[in-house]
Amino acid sequence: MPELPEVETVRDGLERHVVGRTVRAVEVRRPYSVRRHLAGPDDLAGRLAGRTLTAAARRGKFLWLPLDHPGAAGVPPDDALLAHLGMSGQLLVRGTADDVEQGGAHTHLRVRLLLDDGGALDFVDQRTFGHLSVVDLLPTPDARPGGAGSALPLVPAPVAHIARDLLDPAVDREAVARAIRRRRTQIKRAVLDQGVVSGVGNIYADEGLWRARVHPATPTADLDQATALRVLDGVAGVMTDALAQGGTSFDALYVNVNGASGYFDRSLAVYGQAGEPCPRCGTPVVREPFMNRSSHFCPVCQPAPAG
DNA sequence: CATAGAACCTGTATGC
DNA sequence: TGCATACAGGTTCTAT
Repeated sequence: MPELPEVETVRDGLERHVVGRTVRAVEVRRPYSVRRHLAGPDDLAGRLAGRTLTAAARRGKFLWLPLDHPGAAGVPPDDALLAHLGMSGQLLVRGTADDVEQGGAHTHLRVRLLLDDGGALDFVDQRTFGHLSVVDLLPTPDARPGGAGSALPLVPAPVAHIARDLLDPAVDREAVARAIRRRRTQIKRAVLDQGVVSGVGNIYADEGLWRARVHPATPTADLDQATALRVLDGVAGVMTDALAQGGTSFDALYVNVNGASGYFDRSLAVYGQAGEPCPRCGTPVVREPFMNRSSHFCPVCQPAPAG
């Protein structure tokens, strides 16, 4: 469910409400939710107990909370609590004893970090596509020439193959546009490929392509540089607008770190708007199957590619 | 290596 | 009411 604006909203909330606090204990209620932590739930709990969360970072839809060094001597590997929200994940901060008590009864509570100040950080996830793990941070070159930087960014090993996202100050949009045009696929598939550019999901792909007036099935080989950049600008623009409003939300499935829903869904032009008039030309929006999901577009503003 | 499709899990909405 | 099917915002693994 959450795409970049939602995950960034959560990251911002964690930065302001959780960073600096220390984990006292961990409850793993659903081992499947920590399946990516190969050493198992007990190891995860052991590596978190007593550690202080020192920052909140993000790339694309992955977010992580770097941990302090317990021993302080020597140079232990940097590590972090890594989270992916999947389709339905939430990270909820419980501040008071009452909040902790009530949150503990939540049907979809999967993992709980009890904090030493009496609060808790809850990982709630209905569909369980999301996951938590504790992983090493490694200096990592960009998977693709999507951005240039003097120093290598420190990212979790499982994030090494994820390209920079469009809100990353170091992203190189011209290079991303060239990478897209090098692919031999359809534009929507390329925009959704997290190894090309990260953070984009089904909603913002459809909305960005509508803004750019490009049909989702357009072959990438047919795009000139200016058109590819227009798509990136469209996607970045809609994500920036969504972020300003705290992310998109359809229902109680998504809430930000404090439990407040976003409301960007009220300004979606085509996503979920099948049959409704295109805000630009009035033509009914079309929905068609795409990779076990749907694509939404205006058949007039976004003409289908020839053939 | 690049690309397309299946698989992973839970829940709601819809139709018969 | 009961049951089957479609669909949901993502990523990884496997096959080609």
